[in-house]
Amino acid sequence: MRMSIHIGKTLREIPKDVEIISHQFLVRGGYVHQYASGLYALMPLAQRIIGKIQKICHQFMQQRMGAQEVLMTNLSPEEIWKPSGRSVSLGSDMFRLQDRQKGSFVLCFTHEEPVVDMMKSQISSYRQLPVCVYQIQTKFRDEPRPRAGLIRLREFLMKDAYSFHKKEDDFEAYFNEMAKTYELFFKAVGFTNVISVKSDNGNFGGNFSQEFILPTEIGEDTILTCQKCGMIANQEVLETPSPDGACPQATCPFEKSKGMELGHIFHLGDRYTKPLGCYYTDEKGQKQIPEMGCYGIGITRLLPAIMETHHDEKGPIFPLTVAPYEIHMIHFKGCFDKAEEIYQSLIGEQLEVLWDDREEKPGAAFADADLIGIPFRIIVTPRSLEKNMVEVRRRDPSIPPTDIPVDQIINFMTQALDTEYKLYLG
RNA sequence: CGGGGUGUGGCGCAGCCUGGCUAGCGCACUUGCUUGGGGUGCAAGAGGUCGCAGGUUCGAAUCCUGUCACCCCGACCA
Repeated sequence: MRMSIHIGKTLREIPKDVEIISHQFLVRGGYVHQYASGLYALMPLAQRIIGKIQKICHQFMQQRMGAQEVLMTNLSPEEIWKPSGRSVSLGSDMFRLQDRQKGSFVLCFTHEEPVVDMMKSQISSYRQLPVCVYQIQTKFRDEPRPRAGLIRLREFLMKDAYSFHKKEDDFEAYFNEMAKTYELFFKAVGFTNVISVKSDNGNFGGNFSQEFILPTEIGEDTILTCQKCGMIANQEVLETPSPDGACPQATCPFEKSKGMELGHIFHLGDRYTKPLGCYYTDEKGQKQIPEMGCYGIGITRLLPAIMETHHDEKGPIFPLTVAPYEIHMIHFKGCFDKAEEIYQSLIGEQLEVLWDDREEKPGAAFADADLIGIPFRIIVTPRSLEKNMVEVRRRDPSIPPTDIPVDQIINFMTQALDTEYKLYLG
């Protein structure tokens, strides 16, 4: 992509009303455009990052969990939300509207009811279980207070998976495998320190759940770490009496820290399958209610979360797996033609390159590159071209630059990228 | 929903208290020159119903009333 036609103007100044660092970078780097509180357009850079995250997510869900991708609608008849009681219990947290016939609809807050409504027409025999379907789909939530850029939104993308199991199956084994998959996924998108904690079940009413939390000061959750027994819990759990949440010793000294919820997986039991009438026939010809689990990841939220954990004072430093492009190329005055040549050869090899082909001063070009956070940088200058070299730098200032002969740049980049990808994807 | 704050070109701000010519400044934008390894300098130019509505007044960005939006704290919340 040529920067001259790229949509996403960078700003030198920090817009008013923008406090946390990821939000500042999102606005200053031209990643997002706000329409209203909790409603943001993802502009090209953000959309590319989210696209990379989704791609990785699909791989893990399909290859590791054998989940089948579906796409459920967001517009949903209120009717299917009644048997579970959530049409009432979700109250005004769920957006509601009417069609022209005055029929009542909701914009899906989550998709347990829609998925059960769909799956109950599909599941009839124990032979079909277990089965897991998932989607990456928009969620609508009429949050009382959206905040912090992309962190708490009223419309956002979520990966939500739903598994269905025979009663006598070992649900917990699948659940634990999903937890393991989550850990690998979070590592793949660049997090090194996501912790998993027992958590409150909230509105989902299942038997147990596990939350994946990124420790960060700007998080909305308070994590309690027990100094004695080492148990980790979300404060919500301890404040609402919960059978398995609380630390056994009431006298345990807890250390408080802040965290952001990135994912949450639940055992739902028959919380939804039963009221919505989802059944299968077992080996003995008996009608049974499947056990269910659901597994969410806040896809949109991962972008600000990555920025919060991967940045310096100048901008984000993206892990390669989620970077909007692999290479950011800058050329100096007098090197346009050579840069064009190098750009064409790089994209000819399917490498993802953002080329700053504008007539900007080096300072401005570097400042914008820092704000865009692409991990690899190629700099084409008269000085290095004299020696038939280009400079390869990293966004991470702690990694020293190297000069590479122009005719070896493809090989070098291909190998460097390959090595870098392996750090995340194994 | 409670508390606090802010609305003036795309972005950041001044002006408001003490009402008065064509509403200023910086960034970004356009044109020309200049500069060229970390946001160069100069010149010219374009761009605004001062959130919206009503009121007071000869006259309102400025005063009054109402209203809407956005941000922060809290409540709430996969």
